[in-house]
Amino acid sequence: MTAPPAAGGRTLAHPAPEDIRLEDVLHALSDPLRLGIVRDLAGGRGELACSDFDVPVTKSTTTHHFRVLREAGVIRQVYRGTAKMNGLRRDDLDALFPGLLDSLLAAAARQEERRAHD
Amino acid sequence: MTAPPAAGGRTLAHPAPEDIRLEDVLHALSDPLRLGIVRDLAGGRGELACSDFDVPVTKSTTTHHFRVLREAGVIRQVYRGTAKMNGLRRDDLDALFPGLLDSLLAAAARQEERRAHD
DNA sequence: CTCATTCTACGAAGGACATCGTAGTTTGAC
DNA sequence: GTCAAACTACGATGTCCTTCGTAGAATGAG
Repeated sequence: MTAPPAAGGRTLAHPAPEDIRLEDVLHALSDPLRLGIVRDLAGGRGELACSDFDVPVTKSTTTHHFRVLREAGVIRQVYRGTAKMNGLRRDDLDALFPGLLDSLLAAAARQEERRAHD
Repeated sequence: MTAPPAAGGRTLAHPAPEDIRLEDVLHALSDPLRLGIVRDLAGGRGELACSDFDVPVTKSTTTHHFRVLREAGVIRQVYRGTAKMNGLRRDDLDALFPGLLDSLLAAAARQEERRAHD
């Protein structure tokens, strides 16, 4: 993991790539709120703080969902001052399951489009 | 309840293609047992009866898992005598989410291979 | 009709999950 | 040091999920 000096040094436990299980990834993404978070992260804007997301739940619940995503190996979280930055583990996921993440994101986009056209 | 019109053929409720939701599909596949069932169905042998699967749970539980898969729109179930035949809804899923099913199956196969090489 | 096979329905128990409120920790700024 | 901002930990609650056992219905064969 070799995190950079990361001011202060609170570190968060992330699963190693070989410990990422497909079932956990699918379960993490089966929640609409978490799927939305992942879609936002894949939007190209790089890392985002937890507070940058506009979710309809309290902060406690938000924390919970981010932890589920992190423990499933879907996102990477790093402290940066008082904020916690979130990034997609696209490299690891693509290496483990080639094409899966893109298919999932495309499916989610397609479904949203279909719903809007209704 | 009132007498079901199931004379000469019990029919089972399946979601219409436009009612299949990605979250439900992912949730259905996030269970190792159900993922295994889907992998078997994708194995090319076409339709299989519920009793053709060798799962480590009782029949009650097996019925439950098949129902979850059917209600999520992943499989199609049809009565045939005393047996209930199960088939993957590959056509519908491919139309809704192109490439998703193949990516998922490939990911599952890859994970199993990696586990065997350990 | 009787019977075995196959699957279902119902109820129950145990655990997991999503949600919240409150209290607390860490960090950076004043 | 004091304070606000961001996030976490803990406990609680209600809901859903998985599992099972038992009893029962539909079908086809004898």
